[in-house]
Amino acid sequence: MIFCTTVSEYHPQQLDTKWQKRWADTRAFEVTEDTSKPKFYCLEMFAYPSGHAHVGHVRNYIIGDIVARMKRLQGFNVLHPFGWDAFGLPAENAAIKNGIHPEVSTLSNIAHMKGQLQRLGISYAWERELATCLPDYYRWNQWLFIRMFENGLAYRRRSTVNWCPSCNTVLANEQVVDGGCWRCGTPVTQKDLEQWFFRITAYADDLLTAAESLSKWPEKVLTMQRNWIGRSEGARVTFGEIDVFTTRIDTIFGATFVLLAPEHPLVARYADQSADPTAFREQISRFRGQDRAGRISGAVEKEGFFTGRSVINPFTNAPVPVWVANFVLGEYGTGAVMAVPAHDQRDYEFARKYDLPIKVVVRPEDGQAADVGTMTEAVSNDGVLVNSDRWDGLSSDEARRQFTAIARQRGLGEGTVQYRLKDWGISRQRYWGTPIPMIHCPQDGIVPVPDAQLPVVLPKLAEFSGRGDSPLAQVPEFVNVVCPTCGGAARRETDTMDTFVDSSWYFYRFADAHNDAMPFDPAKVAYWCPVDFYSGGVEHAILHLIYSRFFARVFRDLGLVEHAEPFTQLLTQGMVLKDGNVMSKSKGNVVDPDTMIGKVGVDALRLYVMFVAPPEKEVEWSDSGLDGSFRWLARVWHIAQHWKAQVSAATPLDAAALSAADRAVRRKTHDTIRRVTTDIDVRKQFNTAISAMMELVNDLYAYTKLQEAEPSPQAAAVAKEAIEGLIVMLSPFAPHTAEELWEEYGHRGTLAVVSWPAFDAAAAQAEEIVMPVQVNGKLRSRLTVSPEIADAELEQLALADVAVKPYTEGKTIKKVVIAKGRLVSIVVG
RNA sequence: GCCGGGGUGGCGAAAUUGGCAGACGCAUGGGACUUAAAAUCCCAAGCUCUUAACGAGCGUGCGGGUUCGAUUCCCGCCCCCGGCACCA
Repeated sequence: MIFCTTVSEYHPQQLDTKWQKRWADTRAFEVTEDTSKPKFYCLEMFAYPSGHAHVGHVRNYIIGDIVARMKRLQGFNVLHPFGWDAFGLPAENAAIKNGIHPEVSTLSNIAHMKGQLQRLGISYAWERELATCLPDYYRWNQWLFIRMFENGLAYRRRSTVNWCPSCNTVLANEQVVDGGCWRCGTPVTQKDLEQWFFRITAYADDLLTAAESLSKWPEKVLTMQRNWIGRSEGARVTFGEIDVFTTRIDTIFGATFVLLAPEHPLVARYADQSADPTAFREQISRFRGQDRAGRISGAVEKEGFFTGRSVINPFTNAPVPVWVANFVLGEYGTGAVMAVPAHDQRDYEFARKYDLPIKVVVRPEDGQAADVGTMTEAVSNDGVLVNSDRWDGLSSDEARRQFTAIARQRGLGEGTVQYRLKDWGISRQRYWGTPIPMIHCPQDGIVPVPDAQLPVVLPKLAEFSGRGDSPLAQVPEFVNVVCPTCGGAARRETDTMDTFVDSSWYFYRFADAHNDAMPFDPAKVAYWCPVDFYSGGVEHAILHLIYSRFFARVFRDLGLVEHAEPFTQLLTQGMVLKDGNVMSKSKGNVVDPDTMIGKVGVDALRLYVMFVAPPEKEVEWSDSGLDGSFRWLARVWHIAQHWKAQVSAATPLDAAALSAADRAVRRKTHDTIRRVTTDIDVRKQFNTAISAMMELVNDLYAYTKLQEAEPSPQAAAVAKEAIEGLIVMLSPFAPHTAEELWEEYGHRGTLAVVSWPAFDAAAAQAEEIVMPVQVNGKLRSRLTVSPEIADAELEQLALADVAVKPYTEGKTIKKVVIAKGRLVSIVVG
């Protein structure tokens, strides 16, 4: 029995600490710009320091680490940094509850989680670590805010905003999910507030069209961004004093009334001028009181009232009544629509309810126009125009073109594009965030804090009550300032920035993390950026990833970066579930990485979460799967130990002296190199990379066994190539085990400095191949032949095969198809 | 409703260009080793029929099509997941 070693000899925990210390002592993963090497920027979405990372979080860091370690072995200068998205509500809410200052809890959480990541052996350049809650980071949020203000990209306006009554703060549109707060789920209410906005809509078109070029982003994410930006082409048309937006100008002859949103500015004027302003206003406020979620979802019944006004349809020149309707949205388009009840279902229902005129102006291409008396729903498909004056007979498509042109010629409107995307409201009435660097002066209005006075440091707050607006308003020495322009008494802005501002550019800061004169040196960013490989949760598909793309464009337009797209390749990793649920402290189903490391070592944990499924797939945690990964690492360990002495005495491989078994192992070795390389580097399918290595190990066991019976003089050289190649390929997944074996195999220094194994096509070349033979599409036999066999010879062999004959006897051979190197297909009749 | 992704053994999955479906692993069963167990090593295993071997049939959500050949391509459905949604 040759495999007398037992698992007890594989003690991963000792290796873990040994190599983690070695990497730290040698600064193995710290990098500087080096133009002699190709660069690779590998990044995982930085972490919110919640306190403890569970295996679900950790999976993402392992994904990034495999890519980073592999690219290093391929000779790239790899930047792989990490940091902390350290501002935000949970720390502040905890402070309200338990009185511990957010800064204290955040910094201690960071310390703990950093320890967790270090115990996982993730190859981070820790010298570039950053935390967004520190002034040396957030001062550049402030610096950038001022640049955006100067360029008209940051502006202040009073508007109706989403308000979370539980978090006591404003939410961006992107932070409202199904009518509730993205963080706590509390139904969102509306509030009128003076707010700071970033003009992301200026880039709506660019963000949408450039998305097409993101060929290494998942389709899912691009779709979500497209949906979110929501482009629709149409026309703006003047109905007298009311401008409407429509995508169906072809139906304008059927526009029999006009609908205004309750928020539309004209509505208030109409109320003032109406016969009964009080009743009018009551209606408006009732509509506006209907919660937005309900209004949007259609759960609230469509209703409206007549304003007493009429305007002129510019195409029919007929007067049409103006109504206010609760389902028309003030913030989309012009807040006014032309109603075409015959061809829009909402308008149809509204017209039936209030007995408004319906006029059919489009008929189906191959049918009759609907009859107003008998129709039961709107006909919303495109078709052919009727009742549309001299344009009858035009297709909807053609009519849209012509009517838009006519509107333009007559000064009645023009073709426009509407976006669903709205400007990003960034003011937050909370403490734990970046102070907005603005001053309100009674003389000079809104004045930015001069650059020289940055950062505006977040003052220490003694008490956290959670009541009232902006906590900073309660700190007089913060609020009361002199105006930088006139020197008079002024008031500092007391809102803080949305934490998504922090995360929209941190990846640039990593390129130059300690710069205290600029957010970053453009030359350093030009060297490292864009990020080549970015991974994180799909929950950031809209918020973080659209904001970051926006910021990249802002930096570009400021002349600080050269590219528009910050992330070349994106991988959205699947979550790790436990018992079918997302892991969470409250559900009590978290799997703690440190506990697992204690049982089987880091490498088995790393290997397991990568082997269980492709990285973007959601997976269910399995203890026995983890055990399986441990068993396999032990198997690798044993085979390596078994060959160690022989390999160290090996003579160089003599290709001419190899036995058939030797050649088979070499073939497997090089085939494995090919598969693992493309699986990691190109396909990002780490699970199949691991299976390929498992197959190699299985073959090595069989080969080792065979050596007992038929020893080969070349065995040590063959085993050396296979096992050393395996160690290097395994090292991104199981770096501690790999480093130890590498050292035991007599190598000095860490694996960080060796090269990825080279694929040798000649060695991988098959000597004979198995050709399946099908008769009428059914597998009947297999032939073992040389890959170079001539088609004619192969056909003869196939037809003469004993397993094939019974199916061809007495029948006519109609055809024999030979797929080179794949199979033989015989058709009989 | 619109857009995107998916549906393969008991389970996680694989099949890279239309070419042997189920690699690799988990769980399971059997064997070797052991006084015994664990561990380890080896073997088996899609389903059905057949005592079993040999073998035959069926099989990648469903129904059609193209093809010598379809998990893969086309048409029509069903179901699941995600996004958007009274957006004019």
